[in-house]
Amino acid sequence: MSPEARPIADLSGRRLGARALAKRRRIMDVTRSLLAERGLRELRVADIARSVVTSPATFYQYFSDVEDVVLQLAAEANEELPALIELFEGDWRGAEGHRRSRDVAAFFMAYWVDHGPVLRVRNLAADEGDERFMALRRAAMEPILDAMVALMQRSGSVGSSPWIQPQSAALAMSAILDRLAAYQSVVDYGGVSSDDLVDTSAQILRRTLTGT
Amino acid sequence: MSPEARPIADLSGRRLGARALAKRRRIMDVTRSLLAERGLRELRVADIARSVVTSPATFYQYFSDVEDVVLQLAAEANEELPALIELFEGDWRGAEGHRRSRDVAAFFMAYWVDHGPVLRVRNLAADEGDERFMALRRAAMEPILDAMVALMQRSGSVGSSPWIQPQSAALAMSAILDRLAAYQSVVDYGGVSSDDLVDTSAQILRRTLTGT
DNA sequence: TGTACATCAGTGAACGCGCGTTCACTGATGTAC
DNA sequence: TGTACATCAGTGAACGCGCGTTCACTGATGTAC
Repeated sequence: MSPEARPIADLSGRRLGARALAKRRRIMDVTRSLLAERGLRELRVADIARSVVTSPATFYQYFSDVEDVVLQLAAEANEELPALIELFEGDWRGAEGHRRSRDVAAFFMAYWVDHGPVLRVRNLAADEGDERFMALRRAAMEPILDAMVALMQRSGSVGSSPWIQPQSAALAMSAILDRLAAYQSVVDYGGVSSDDLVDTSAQILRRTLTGT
Repeated sequence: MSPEARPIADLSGRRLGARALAKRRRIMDVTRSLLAERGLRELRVADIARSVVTSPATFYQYFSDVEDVVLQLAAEANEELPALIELFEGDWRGAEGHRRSRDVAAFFMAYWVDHGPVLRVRNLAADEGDERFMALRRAAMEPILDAMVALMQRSGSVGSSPWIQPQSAALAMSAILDRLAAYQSVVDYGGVSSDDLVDTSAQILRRTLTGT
């Protein structure tokens, strides 16, 4: 959704002009980069205000606390996901299937390299039971899981083993894809390269979803 | 390692008597449960001291900060892992293989239910680049990854596909197992039960490691 | 085009609180003889 | 068994700092006529 379609408001509900929108944007960008360089634990409203070179009072005009900013950043990250869904549609047989599975894995790798700091906080908060972050993660995951399940059904892989249950398999595949970027840095392990990781994950994904 | 083998000392290096050991233990236990009920972000030295009903000064006798306690807790969690390694050894063909893969998945589910709050913090900190937590995670993962790779080699699954590289496949399997408990609560998704999740993950694990 | 007014946007400065941290001390336990 | 001394363990109280948060205000921008 673009700002035109759903006008962004400040915390008192007032619609924002161009100047305010830019300030809000800047606060979000700065939060993102501070989150990347220090951890969540070291991130305070005062730090953000200092980095933006503004007063803390300005921060509170747009966000209620640090988590609120991260929440908005996570919502933005969600907006990139529709492009991914298309990859699951269409033919996954043969060379086409290899290509698509590879694209999916590569997408996730890039997505996490880009949004890792924000997604990590989202996942931690969701795992700890924060409802707002759980909703956001659910919104991100459900279409992907659905697309995977649909593919399994289409390709007849469902029922190929009595123990494989499509929704669970989709969750398992999500797990692999979500950790792809993280394990890139566990690297040195046996000399795995980022490409190996992507190729192998793609292969496991393709096999699991198409049953071949 | 037992306390006898490697006597635990306070921060000034003094060996601890029974009374001190008990206090230290209590601080760790309280930290663990506070971590489970609130998040890491809401966890302060003052909170811990209050819960233990002691002075903050006592806390500092044993730990340098909150993260230090979590680090010790994560180290303890590592001590439970050798039991897991055995499951990878031996025969993974036929019914035996089904049983072993199921046991591995069930082990991880239980392990994360037990140590989830600590392991989540460990992973976040490691992902954010904290070296101490990275070392701890590596120590936990390496034996498991090695056992998986050995199994793949033994069972001849290596080379079954030119795209599957054993170290990468082992990392992918770790990802599934590490997220098992987390996705239990994404549940409601298509009515997946905890058992489905374990069974399906076990199946994917077995197939990937044995190539059947 | 100019002027007056309304609303938007930003902030300086202040407040109080609670946290992290330490010091100097007391009380508990162990050990030597 | 008793006494003296050494070490271990625990803590009350205090300090200062920096954070979160808000208020009352100023300046910037938009709009009507």
